[in-house]
Amino acid sequence: MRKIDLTSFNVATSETARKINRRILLDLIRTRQPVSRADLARLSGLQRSTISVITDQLVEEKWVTEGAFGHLPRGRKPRFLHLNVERTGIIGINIRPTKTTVALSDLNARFTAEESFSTATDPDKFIADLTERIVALIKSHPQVFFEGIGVSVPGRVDSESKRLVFAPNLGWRDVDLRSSLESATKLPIEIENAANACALAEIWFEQRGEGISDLVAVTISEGIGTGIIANGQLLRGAHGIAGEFGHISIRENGELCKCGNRGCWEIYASNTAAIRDYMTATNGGRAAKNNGHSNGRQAPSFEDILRLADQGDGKAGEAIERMAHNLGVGLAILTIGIAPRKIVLIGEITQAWARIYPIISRVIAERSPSGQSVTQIVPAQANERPRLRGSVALILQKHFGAPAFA
Amino acid sequence: MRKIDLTSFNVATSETARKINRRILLDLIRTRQPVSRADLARLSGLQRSTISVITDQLVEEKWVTEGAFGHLPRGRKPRFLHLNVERTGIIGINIRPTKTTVALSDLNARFTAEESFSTATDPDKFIADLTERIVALIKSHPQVFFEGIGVSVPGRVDSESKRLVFAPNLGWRDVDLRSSLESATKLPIEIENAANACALAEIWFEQRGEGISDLVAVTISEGIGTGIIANGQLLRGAHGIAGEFGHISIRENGELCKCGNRGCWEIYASNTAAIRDYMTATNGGRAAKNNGHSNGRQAPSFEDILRLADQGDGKAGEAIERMAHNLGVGLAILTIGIAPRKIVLIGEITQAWARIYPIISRVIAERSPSGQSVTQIVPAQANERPRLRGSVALILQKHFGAPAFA
DNA sequence: AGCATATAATTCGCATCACGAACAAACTTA
DNA sequence: TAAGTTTGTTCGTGATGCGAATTATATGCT
Repeated sequence: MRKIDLTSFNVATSETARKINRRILLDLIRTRQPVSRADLARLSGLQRSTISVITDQLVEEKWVTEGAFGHLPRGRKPRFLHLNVERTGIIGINIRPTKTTVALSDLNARFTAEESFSTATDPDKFIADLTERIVALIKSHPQVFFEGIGVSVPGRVDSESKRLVFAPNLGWRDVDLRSSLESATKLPIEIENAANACALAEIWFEQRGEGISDLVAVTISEGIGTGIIANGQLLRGAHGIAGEFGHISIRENGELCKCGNRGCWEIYASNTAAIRDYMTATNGGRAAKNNGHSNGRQAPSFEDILRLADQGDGKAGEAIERMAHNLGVGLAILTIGIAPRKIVLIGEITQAWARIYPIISRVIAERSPSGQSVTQIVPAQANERPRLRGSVALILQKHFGAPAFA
Repeated sequence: MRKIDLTSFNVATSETARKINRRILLDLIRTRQPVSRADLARLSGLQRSTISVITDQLVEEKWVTEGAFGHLPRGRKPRFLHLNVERTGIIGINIRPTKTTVALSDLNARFTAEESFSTATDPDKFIADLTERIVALIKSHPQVFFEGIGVSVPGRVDSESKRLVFAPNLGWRDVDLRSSLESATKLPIEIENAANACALAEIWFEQRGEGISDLVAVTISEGIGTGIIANGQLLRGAHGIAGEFGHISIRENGELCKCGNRGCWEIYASNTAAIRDYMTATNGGRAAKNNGHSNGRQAPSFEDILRLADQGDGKAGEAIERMAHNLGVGLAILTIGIAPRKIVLIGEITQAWARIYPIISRVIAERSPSGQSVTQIVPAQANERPRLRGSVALILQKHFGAPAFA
């Protein structure tokens, strides 16, 4: 039961019922397609007459198309309805410190075009690059009706002003990504933190509609990001800065983090942590304080460590396992405090799932009251590009999310 | 934007608009009373004609009463509308390990009757006691129309089955508090964890409608409980076991907690912690492992320690300050991870607010990225009986919460 | 007192919408 | 070909909010 926010609410008009039912049917068609009008009546509980009126409207607006006829043992054949995938293009953008990806997606988060370019260090230069690419992408697809542009960024986004407040790994502060794109394309722009985007992708594009409405997405790369879905919607917190669990302290007097806190989770459980750990182990601890090159020796990439561990390298394996342990420590906090039905891990580390899952699982079980956690820990399908799908979800939810009343 | 849960949704009918607008008006009347129909039209944006129809309905159903006439420099005098406080009684129950309180409240969480009795250790005996008291309370108020019974319990409640799963400080497991009360009174019963109840009380009975929809309530007594409100509703998590932040580990290899985890927040920041800390300090550490009596010496109550600290006792003051520090450590995790607009602290410790707030505040600031937290930390008004008010909110929200559609 | 003006609240015709019964369409089986 | 079955549409009804017109009730100016 939600409290009505009397500082910002919507009253119902005579069109409200239609808006609500329309969204429900659109969502049912999206997730259950192919589906007949009669099916929709059974699934929704609405009268068949009502279904007909609404679906006709959806067909007319080209959200839905009529497809083949179904086959039944008796009676008139049903006409299947499908989501009109061709109608709409959504541009998904994934900004990462090294490279940025621009992709064209349909409503099912299937990508039909994709290109990457290296992320310029100067925000203005970057914005110019990005705008150019997007304009070119739009021009080269004249038949597509574009719905909007979703952007996933590795940093904090102010949910009101829609500005990028701070992106530590890019070194950007208070960047307005939106205005330039908006004026160049005239399309709606949505910008969101990468972990939040991943969390959205997870509820909007889950495989078999499990109906999970409470989950946490944890992105593990240079740092750790968390995106929390509670009651089917993103937990944004004051000014949209919730979900910084990567910077909670798991060691009271641990190492100083660049955020100013000590012993942050991401100091011990990010890719960076594993690299530093491996360097320390193979170099007698001399390289511990250096992140990157040290004593003339080239620092390995995280992928290198994964590969080495896979090939049986003991030190690399230990680094991965220590990282898994520390991941578990933080995940235990999430399972105990938030108790989501599912936590999705996103990052290269999931390639070593068979190795890390038992460790994570044990650490969480040890720390959970009653020893058994209700939270399922799963890896994201890496080839599904969670961040890009999340940026698509940002636009998708504007058309498929629950309309806000009261 | 919320995703529609296709496993459980409500379609809109022709009455849906009315249900929505009715709730909005009822809430506006509750929070803005006294208020005229014309005021409601301005506040809601609905037509005055619509307002008239709905308010007439509310008056007829005795939710609202027409009161005095207002005074204006010009024009017809407005007729003020009030929430009909007399109409309804809500029974609030607060179960605590030592004593249980039964109270009769109106819709504004003002208590008109209240009595306490000691909590029986045997659940069956307790249920019998409680049922008897409630039946007597109802009998002695024949003129009141009872809306329901809200129960706040110091333990975990399964949100589906509505059973008390586990109450560590009572030693109860899987207790069905509901059935007996329901069959004896025929009233709706709602049961909720004490911290969750406090969080609800905070958003439903906040002083000056600040419109805060993200907050955390932290109850500090024998243990620590947390109740999280996200987007205006309780974060329940899988099986309603979210909000066990009291049992997250803040010291990696800390003391063993009875939950099975090590170094739990509540081990260091609960009243019990301060008592143990004080005993250790005044008894050369000999009493550290004993909670309660030790070496023939009577353990002080937490109130004793507060009083001693207030009187200038150094050891007691240090115990309080250490507790404040440890509270800050856990609160920092909440401010960083959840970033609520407000955290409300509930417990005897808030009596020493002037002493503890600077410490808590500093610890949080030290640990917050950018050094400044957006979260306001405030004490609950102790004389407002947050738990009881929360149990009233449990029933209140069924009538004043946002109706669920889509 | 009488009239202008202002504000509150109600009345009434209209458009939107879901409902549900009746009907039409389309298909299978005997 | 007739009966039965399922899909999908048509149409009249009731609930609802809108908005203009109207009524009710106040103050102030002439």
